[in-house]
Amino acid sequence: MDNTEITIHDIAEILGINSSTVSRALNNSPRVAQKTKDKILEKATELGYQRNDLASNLRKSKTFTLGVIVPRISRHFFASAIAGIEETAFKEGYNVIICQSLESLEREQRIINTLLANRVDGVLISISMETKNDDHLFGLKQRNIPYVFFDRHCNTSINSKVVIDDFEAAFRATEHLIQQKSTVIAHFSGPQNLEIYKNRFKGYKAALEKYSIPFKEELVISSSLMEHDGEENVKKMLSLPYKVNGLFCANDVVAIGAIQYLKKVQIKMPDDIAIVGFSNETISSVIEPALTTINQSGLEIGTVATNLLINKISNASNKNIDETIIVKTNLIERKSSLREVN
Amino acid sequence: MDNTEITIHDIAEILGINSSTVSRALNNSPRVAQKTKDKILEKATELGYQRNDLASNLRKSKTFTLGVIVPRISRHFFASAIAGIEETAFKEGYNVIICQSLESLEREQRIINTLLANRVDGVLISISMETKNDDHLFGLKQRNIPYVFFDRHCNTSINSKVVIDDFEAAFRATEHLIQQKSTVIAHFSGPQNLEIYKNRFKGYKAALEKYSIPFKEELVISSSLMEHDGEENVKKMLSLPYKVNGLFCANDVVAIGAIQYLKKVQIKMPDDIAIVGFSNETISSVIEPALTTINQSGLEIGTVATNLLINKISNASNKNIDETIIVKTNLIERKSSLREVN
DNA sequence: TATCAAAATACAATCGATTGTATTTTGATA
DNA sequence: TATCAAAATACAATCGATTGTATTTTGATA
Repeated sequence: MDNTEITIHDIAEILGINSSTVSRALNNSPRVAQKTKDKILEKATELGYQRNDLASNLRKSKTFTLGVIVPRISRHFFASAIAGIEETAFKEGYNVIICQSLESLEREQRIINTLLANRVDGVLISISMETKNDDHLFGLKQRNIPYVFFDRHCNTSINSKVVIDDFEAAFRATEHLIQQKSTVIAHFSGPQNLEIYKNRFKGYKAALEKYSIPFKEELVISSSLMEHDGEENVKKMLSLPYKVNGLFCANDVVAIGAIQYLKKVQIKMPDDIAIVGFSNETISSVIEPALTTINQSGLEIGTVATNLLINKISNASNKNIDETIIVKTNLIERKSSLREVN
Repeated sequence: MDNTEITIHDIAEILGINSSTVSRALNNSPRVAQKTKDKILEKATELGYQRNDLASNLRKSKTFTLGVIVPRISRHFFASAIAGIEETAFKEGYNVIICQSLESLEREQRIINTLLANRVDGVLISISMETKNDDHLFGLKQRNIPYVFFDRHCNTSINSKVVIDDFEAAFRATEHLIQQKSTVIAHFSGPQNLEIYKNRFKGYKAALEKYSIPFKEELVISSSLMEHDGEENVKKMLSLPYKVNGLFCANDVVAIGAIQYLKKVQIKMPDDIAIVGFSNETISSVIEPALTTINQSGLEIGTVATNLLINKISNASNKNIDETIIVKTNLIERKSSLREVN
């Protein structure tokens, strides 16, 4: 209840020794005799001493803190990624400051400033839908603070990142639809300033090309990929003069919105239309029909990204090496796309 | 690229004024002339000055940082709560350090120590399944650092907390099953050292009593409420010499596990057995049959808890007042429990 | 222009820990 | 017991910002 924090100086005074020795003893330095260490440790425990990391960090100019910026914590993929980040960081003795951009560039900029003021040792970032380039990361570059993109990244300059091969995964997803006898395949796409959605679109297009299916501009419907966009997109799609029988969605959320609306209007899946999503949200295995999707482990991406970042922080020589790590994905085939014909 | 951080001393030297004036100018103190402020601000911007919050916080012994401890970030309820916490904290100028106990008391203790060392201004905590009391929060009490429980709390001493009325919600859930003509009602319960599960069990029991349905010990099956527990629990339940036709689950996750196994063994819901869960996970509206459940807004609980905590931090007079805020819940009726008879 | 209160700025200590260097202590050896 | 290297400890500066007090500057007034 007393307001006075116990400091190394208090311990030093009580024991009649110098605070530098107390500091070294508490950090288990070989420069302090074991007998003295014991004495100091005992007194520290007795007084309930708790090091002030602010002072320590200031002196060492090292905070053992990582900044994390995600669009939205409550999205399952990001929550998993954060879980992986926190666990890995904790294991290595790092704390984690979590911030959400809520898809706003302006908020992302403010967050960067806060993280700079807090002198984080490194930053993990998955950019907002509004972010077009990495100009706002200038402060990090200037101060030589390492940062690593994960999942959503910028392609406007070379940076370290942990991503999946969106092109390849989208290609495989679309190819799967074709193998399931889909002949007219629509694509619900995301904001094209984000690399990941651009690449998913390219993968879709490439698969059509490989199988000589004509690409139709109108069959690509862009949105923010929210659940309610699913219904809107399906309405647009049904109004087109095509008999669409395959649908590749750039994420599961919009796919689930689509499935629910298609059920309402009595269109049969997979017979009338086969559907593939992207991300393997928890819901996707539970919805009926269960959604075929690309499995992308947030936990693994978070873990790998954190290890990469901590490696950059610890090894000055790795600081300026830009590395891209591609985390494996796989297609999970479920009822939404598996036709009897097979 | 230069290693030298710009400090107020650098700015002071360049402009030939004292660093205290620079500090006051940057903090917009009335003690500095506007002309001088302009000069200093311009130079600060030019040099890309960024205040060192470590030094500032050390001097002010105030960090504008909140510690948050949850069992697991990737659980939807906690992810939503964190989203609410982060958003509210950010609005009030606080940072948030997020930690997960992974249901381990030992980890929870270590986290508390880290948060103490980082001199957080306050702590929000939802305890692990292993935590039986609040002994490990002693360091917080000793240093007079305010903390607020949310959702999972201790009842071993008086504390501030933001919770729902688990008893009342469980009562309503069970009552609903009874109104839907369930006569033999099982309960999948959670660890009884957690108040929330204890109260959900009590609510279940009280509802049976009110409607004169005999309470049977064997119909209460406890577990950690994971998805795979759902299957295990159902197997146990089916082996009992009762024809169970109603099931109240202490959370949605175990309910979903149960539903999936019941579908597999061809038991009809809600006709053979009506089911109610607890928490309203995202999955629950999507599974078939859609799960009737208690809606509990993580976002709201997180927001309310953060406001309560910041209020304690800011108003010394509120620091020692223990307050319990009860956030409203509601029963969402879906197909898993709605019988034709109605 | 001298005076003086108010305004503006400078000085210096401080937050608590760390760390390079200086000094003291220890204990083996002659 | 005197000597001396090694071991142990003390001294003092430092990280960068804040803040109470002292000093200087400003500008209105006589």
